[in-house]
Amino acid sequence: MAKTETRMPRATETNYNVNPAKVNKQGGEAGIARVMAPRRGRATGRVTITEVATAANVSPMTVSRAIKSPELVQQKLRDRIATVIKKLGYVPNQAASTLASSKSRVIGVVVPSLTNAVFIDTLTGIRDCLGKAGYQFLIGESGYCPDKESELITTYMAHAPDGFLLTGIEQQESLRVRLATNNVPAVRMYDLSKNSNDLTVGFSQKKAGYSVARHFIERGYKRPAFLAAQLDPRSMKRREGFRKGLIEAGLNPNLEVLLAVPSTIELGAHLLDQILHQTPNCDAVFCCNDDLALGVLFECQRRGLSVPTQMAIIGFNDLPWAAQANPAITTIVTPRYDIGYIAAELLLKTLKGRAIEKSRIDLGFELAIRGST
Amino acid sequence: MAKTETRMPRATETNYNVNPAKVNKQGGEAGIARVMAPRRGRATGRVTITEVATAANVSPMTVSRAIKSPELVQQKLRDRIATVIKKLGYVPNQAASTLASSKSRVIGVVVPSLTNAVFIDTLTGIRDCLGKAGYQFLIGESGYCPDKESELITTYMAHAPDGFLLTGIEQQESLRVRLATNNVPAVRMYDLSKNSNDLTVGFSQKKAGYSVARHFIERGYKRPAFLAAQLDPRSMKRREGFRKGLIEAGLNPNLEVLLAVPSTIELGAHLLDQILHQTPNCDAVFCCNDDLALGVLFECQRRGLSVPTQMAIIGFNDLPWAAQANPAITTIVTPRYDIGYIAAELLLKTLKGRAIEKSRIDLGFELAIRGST
DNA sequence: CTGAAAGCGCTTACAG
DNA sequence: CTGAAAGCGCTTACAG
Repeated sequence: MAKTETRMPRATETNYNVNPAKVNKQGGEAGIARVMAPRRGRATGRVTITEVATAANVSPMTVSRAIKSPELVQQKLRDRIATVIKKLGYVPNQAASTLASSKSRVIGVVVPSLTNAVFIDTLTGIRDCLGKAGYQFLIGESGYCPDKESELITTYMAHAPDGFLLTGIEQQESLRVRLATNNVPAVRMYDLSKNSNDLTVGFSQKKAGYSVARHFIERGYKRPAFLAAQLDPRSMKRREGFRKGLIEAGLNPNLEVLLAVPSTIELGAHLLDQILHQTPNCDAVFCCNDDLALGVLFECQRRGLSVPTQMAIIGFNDLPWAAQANPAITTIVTPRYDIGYIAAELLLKTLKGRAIEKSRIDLGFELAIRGST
Repeated sequence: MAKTETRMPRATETNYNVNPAKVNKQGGEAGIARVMAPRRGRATGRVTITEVATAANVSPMTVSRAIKSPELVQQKLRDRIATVIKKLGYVPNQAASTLASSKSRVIGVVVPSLTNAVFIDTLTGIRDCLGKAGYQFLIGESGYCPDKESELITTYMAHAPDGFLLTGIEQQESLRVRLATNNVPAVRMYDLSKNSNDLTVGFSQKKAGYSVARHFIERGYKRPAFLAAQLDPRSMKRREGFRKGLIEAGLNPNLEVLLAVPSTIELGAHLLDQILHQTPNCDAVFCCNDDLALGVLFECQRRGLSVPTQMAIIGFNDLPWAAQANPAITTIVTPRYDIGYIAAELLLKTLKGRAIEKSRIDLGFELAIRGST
């Protein structure tokens, strides 16, 4: 196709309007066209807004408006411009737009882990929401490390993000100051803040842990243990709630194995081994996530321990295998996708300067009771 | 801290050099400082290269060079500039840099699925490689749909990416033309192209399928079936190789259930159900990925089918559960992380204009033989 | 509703 | 090794 087109003169200060006839003779609506021109000077070779303007016989400003706020442009011009944009294959230069407007349409997102399916679902929610609004996002993985999180945010700052979506509410004070100073809003996910200046979307990690304890107690388990990896603040809050429940019921809250290493299925098997060493008559385990829970189940199978009669298991997050395993694993269902979607929504609302009714959005959780308890 | 600082005059055309003394009196190396100034005009409030230049008593160009190609700048100036950058907290404006240089330091990445752990590992490899080199990347999910892939690439084009990392080699011709036209290089992952103009990093999907067939045959299975979801081109190539192996050995290559829906653990159970319906005496299944394989294993457990004596299972990719399940699942180990890392490396090499020795990098695969066969 | 001018903060392409 | 000028392609802030 490109081969059959003819070259439009590149726009100059004088040829894109004032005398419409002048331009129409060279192309106008009938013959809008353009070949891949060799780069001239510093130009990139991409079609620019000025070229579109010339071809549509309007000013660049009108093209800009036709794209960003069409309601400000006459229908007739709008149509003409749309046709030209299509024919020339014009794609706005985001860098130029960002530089001129100080709005990048980029959001920085930081999650602790990319290999954890939990956060992938959240990213999907974020993408679905931001995508609709025409935003891009940069994804960073902090590896559950606050310093790494700060470092990522610093890097992203160069891209002048319009806002951030962060995980957890334990960010360093210096980071909060830096964001505030630069007037970059942030929404924090997966936990709820008591500070009404914070925008948070999540659920009560502590209550979730508490409800797990209640379920074990109601089913009559006597020595439930807590198994955790990574030991990030959210897992520790689950633990807190779990302990609270056990203590209230007069059970021993100190049966636990905590390892500050990444969570894997394999590690679940190891943690079960550890707790059985410590407490041979342990009859139930709360795993701070479903990876561990699956590993525990596999290890029970290998040891010939019947689940749930000899060992009950509760996981966290309801990852895909929880409902499919044998027996299916009781777990806390978390609103992972919604956390992402709604956090993104809240951020966009803030960016548009709209009033925020609720700065703290509790999406709750649910206990899915299945065969493992 | 900010409160104790004093305001540096904003740079103007005349105050950043020529007469060093003039500037030194106002700050210089001793008192470099800056408060959060109210925005003036269109400025963003962020520290600019010109402000750094003023404070360091050099021209903006020298600051630019000190950052991008320090070897071109005197050691003494370099040190002075580094100090100022640190004190003022200068972060280069990426949009301005991109606009001026037509280099964005952004790479567009498109994978079929974000919920598939396979591609997450690849993204991790990409990030590790690009991160070191100071590149950011935009991640898109095509949902295994070529149109969606093209659409994503169009969107990314607005950000003027320096290059693309794409999955598979089946991109639409129009897309290839568009990338070539805009002089944006792309490396394709997870498959190998015969065209030496293509840059590809992956392995032979067909050979992998073939090696699965060989393993079943060597173990004496008589009626191996192929179970697949999604039916993307790579799965279909595995199938091709698998069929080739069966045909060579005189076995029936037509035992298969193919469903063009997303792959899940749950679906694996369904596919096993289907194949047993079709071929009750089927004695082995090759699942086009490990999600399906785990679902098959779970379903075998529910049906009381002993694995591998009554049903052998081979998966694909060696996802974390394959080695942990009971029995552990035989699977094809794929170099997922390396594919990402090396594809990114190849792209960077191309961007730097370095000679490419090999346009097609075969990273191979491995069959991990475990209890399920 | 439309446009002319200026400017965003860098880097290119020269010049010395 | 360093700098002055011009320009990248948009949008802001005015003016009409």
